[in-house]
Amino acid sequence: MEELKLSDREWLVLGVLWDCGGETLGAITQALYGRTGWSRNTVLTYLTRMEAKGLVTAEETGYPRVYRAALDRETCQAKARGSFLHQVYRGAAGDLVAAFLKENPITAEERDRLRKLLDDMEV
Amino acid sequence: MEELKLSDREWLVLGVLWDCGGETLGAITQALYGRTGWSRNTVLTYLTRMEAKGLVTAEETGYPRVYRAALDRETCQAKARGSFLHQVYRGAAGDLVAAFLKENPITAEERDRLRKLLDDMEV
DNA sequence: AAATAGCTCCTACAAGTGTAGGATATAGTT
DNA sequence: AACTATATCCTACACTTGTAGGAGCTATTT
Repeated sequence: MEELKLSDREWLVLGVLWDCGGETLGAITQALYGRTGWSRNTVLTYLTRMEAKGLVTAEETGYPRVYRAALDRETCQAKARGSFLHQVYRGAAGDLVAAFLKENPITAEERDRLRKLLDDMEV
Repeated sequence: MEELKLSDREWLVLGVLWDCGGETLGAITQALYGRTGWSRNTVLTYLTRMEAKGLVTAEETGYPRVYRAALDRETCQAKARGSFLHQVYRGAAGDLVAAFLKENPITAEERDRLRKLLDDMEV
């Protein structure tokens, strides 16, 4: 477990893997190309390094290899939430939530969902 | 403006500067020492590099120099919120807020404040 | 004026990150 | 079997980050 600090680019790579499930180098490169312009080798370097870190798994059997995210999105989000809350808001979750709410428009359904969440905390 | 990506340690340094206003190397080193154990020179390296990046200002007149945060906390928080929302939640502010609420206990007053916020968005 | 304590400057060096290129292997196609 | 398009491997190299050490500068205290 431990520190799990993802870089910008690692979020991008994982984003593709989460969206497409397991994919091969070519497909991943293509999926990223629009946003990044990375060469195939650059993508491969990320995949390889991320495999070494345990962020990605690569099928050893079969050619070409199929790469997959080793952790699911929610796990990574949870870790990111933890560092963000602590680092940027020193644990003040209320302030954090208020700041996000103030600057981001959310839909009516979401508002209701959040109200319900608040009400459930009441108890 | 631009990317403004702060590292963990940069948040720590800025945190001290935000809390104490302008301080001198010794004071900053001391303030950080408990959490970090950094040597005076390490702190100075951070201050110098951060000055080069425009994160910190150092008084040129006077000895010893007084270091200050070049940006205020809210500015940095806002930037951090932006990247976090986009990078980790792909812009889905509602999900983000819900996730933080679910896992962090907040006080009754804060709940009320948040309800009010939600109500004000209603219009 | 000399000693002292703290500050600044310059330098260093390993690890991590961003971004590939070139060589080689492999599978699919002719 | 040869050719082609990918995939993988190995290597590289500059920049950033983390973490200082040593030498010299400055102000304060004796």
